[in-house]
Amino acid sequence: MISVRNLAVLRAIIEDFIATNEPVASKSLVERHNFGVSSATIRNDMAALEEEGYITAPHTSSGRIPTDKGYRVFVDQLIQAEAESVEIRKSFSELRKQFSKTLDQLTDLDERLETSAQLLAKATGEAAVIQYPNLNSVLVRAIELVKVSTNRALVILITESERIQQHLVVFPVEVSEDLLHQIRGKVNAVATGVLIDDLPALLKKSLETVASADKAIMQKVIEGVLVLIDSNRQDKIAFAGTTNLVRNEDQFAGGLPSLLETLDQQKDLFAFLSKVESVQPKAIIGSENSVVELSNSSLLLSSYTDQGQELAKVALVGPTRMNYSKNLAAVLALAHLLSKDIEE
Amino acid sequence: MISVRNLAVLRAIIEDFIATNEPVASKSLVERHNFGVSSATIRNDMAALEEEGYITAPHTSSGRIPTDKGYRVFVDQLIQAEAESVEIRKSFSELRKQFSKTLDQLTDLDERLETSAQLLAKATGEAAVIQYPNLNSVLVRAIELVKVSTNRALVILITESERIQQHLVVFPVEVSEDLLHQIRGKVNAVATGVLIDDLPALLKKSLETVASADKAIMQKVIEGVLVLIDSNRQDKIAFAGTTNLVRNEDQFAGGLPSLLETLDQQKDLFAFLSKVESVQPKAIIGSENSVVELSNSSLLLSSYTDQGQELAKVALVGPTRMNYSKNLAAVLALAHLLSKDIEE
DNA sequence: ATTGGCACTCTAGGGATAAGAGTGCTAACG
DNA sequence: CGTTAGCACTCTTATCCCTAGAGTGCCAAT
Repeated sequence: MISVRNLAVLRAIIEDFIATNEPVASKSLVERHNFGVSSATIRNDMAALEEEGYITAPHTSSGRIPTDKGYRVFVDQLIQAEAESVEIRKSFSELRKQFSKTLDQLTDLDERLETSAQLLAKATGEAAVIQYPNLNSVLVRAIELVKVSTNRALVILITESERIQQHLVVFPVEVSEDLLHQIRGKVNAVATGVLIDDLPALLKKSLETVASADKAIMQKVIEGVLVLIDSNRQDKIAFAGTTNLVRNEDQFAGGLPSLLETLDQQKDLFAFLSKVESVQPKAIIGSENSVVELSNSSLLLSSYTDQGQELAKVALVGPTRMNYSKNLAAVLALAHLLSKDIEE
Repeated sequence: MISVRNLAVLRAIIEDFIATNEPVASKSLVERHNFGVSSATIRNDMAALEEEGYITAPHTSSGRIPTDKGYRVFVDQLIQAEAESVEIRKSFSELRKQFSKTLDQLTDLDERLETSAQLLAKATGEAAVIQYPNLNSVLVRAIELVKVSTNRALVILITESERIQQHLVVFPVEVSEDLLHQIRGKVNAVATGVLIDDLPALLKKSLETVASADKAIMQKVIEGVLVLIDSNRQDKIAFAGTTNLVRNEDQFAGGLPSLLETLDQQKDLFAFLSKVESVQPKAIIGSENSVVELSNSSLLLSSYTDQGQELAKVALVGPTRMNYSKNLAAVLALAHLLSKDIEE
């Protein structure tokens, strides 16, 4: 049976442990918090909490530290209370300041996400991960071709969400401005207003309408577009703050190298994030994590949206013993700001 | 007085120390190498080497470890012998394989450099840094404008070295295709064939030739170009392999966090690399380094070129106790391949 | 110049011990 | 029944001491 005070004690233990990184003793608890009871009573509570698996003692005669399960109920409370939190408002206004200062001058999506990740990493002191937005079911606005040299051109894909991407293609022969212009027309006739998912098939079909002499050129252009589309599906993420993890290395029980390596495998990480169902926000604590390398760390997840539709995830990676309250607030604030920013 | 065998002993000590990470004893030296003398003789040599400051003993009764000065003469020999080295040839052909496999399909400079850094980091097990090439005294081939929406356009700067960069500009009012085309003509009339360094001044002057109604638009376009030029001077580097440093953390005497932070300060790092005079290749070993944070690590430097002209530096960062022979070979090989690649 | 021999030094590791922190339990209390 | 004081008990951590072993430096001999 877990009483109200039991939970208060759990909360206090977690807070103290996060603050001091030392097992928390019954005596220090009554000193730091006003429970109005003696340390012996607290000891009884602690025994109950240990019984239920919320805390554990590193050895017989030491204070207690939270288990992953203990963090879990703590974080659940946090997420519940998230809306009223003053912390989130503070974090929000703080990040907003930074945000408008640095992001306003950037027009490039890459830079915006990269900078956002850096801001989040700096604000929390943990490592930040931001997925690139997903371009499924977005409409194509135009495809542009810009000649760069006699046999090279830049293929530019512009979507209705104003995402712009380019790729350089090399032609087997020299290509005139005229021909390029012609092909640009053909491609746009097919592509404009079309769902990006449908584009590959449509382009392939349009290839047949081209005079056979120019087919090779058209082919290259189409390949270029396909690369662009593919690089959207491709698992790109913005990443910042590894340094922070190294600074808190002892928190990872020696698993830091493999953790960093896992984070380096951008593709896997992206896939992992994508798989997480989108109950927002969400925390994954230590051993709850199915990926072994992450089992000594916690993830805080949220997502950013465009018109309420989820674009991609924002994640924070840190030791299980992290400041959930502050960090959750920061993640939520950043996700919110990013959503607003993208809607421009 | 340092004899020939003295140097051979120094070399052997360094090799063994790099291999084992343990202070090297006189006895183990005669076992592992064929000096044809007894350990007592080696001890005399070691005393001489210590006298000259090439090696040192962590404590009275332990083997010796190389000092920075010791590494220095060792590395100098390496650099001397660089040309005939079989190691470099091996490293070269190995990297080349990887190189052609991964780089051939990439057309983007960012991706090429990023991938090159990753290859180098992987081949050496250290951290790799590659400066972006410097665009001073390159000629402008063209400036393109691509309309993206009613009031946005992409400004694309193409140089004779086929470097392509783009920046999105936002106009205060709607702009017609026609007007954009007109401005494109004006800008190119000024810019084509011009030295990139001279471009800012020329563009500013050309602003006066524009009808006052369109001045605001022209102004925005010029600003866009200036951003592009500026982002060249801006200190960009490709970076890979931090994970490797963490894995060898003990080698950095606790200075790893501050080292990583220094590496994170891309601007400073870039400036530092630029300052290094271009005797190629070059090694900077431990305390030789003027930057305190790097004083527990060594840098290996080379540069990549276009038509023999230095474009930028390639650097490898690792612990003072690194495999100089293997790593130097890899750095040289990569610099060479990168040069060839850029000349296309 | 090289070498065998030996004394000397210093480290690393293994008990042993003592101090201290913290708990669990019991018996008493309102 | 929840709370509490008190106390015995446990486990960690630090310190000291000791020993074994590694490695050197030096000397006298070749």
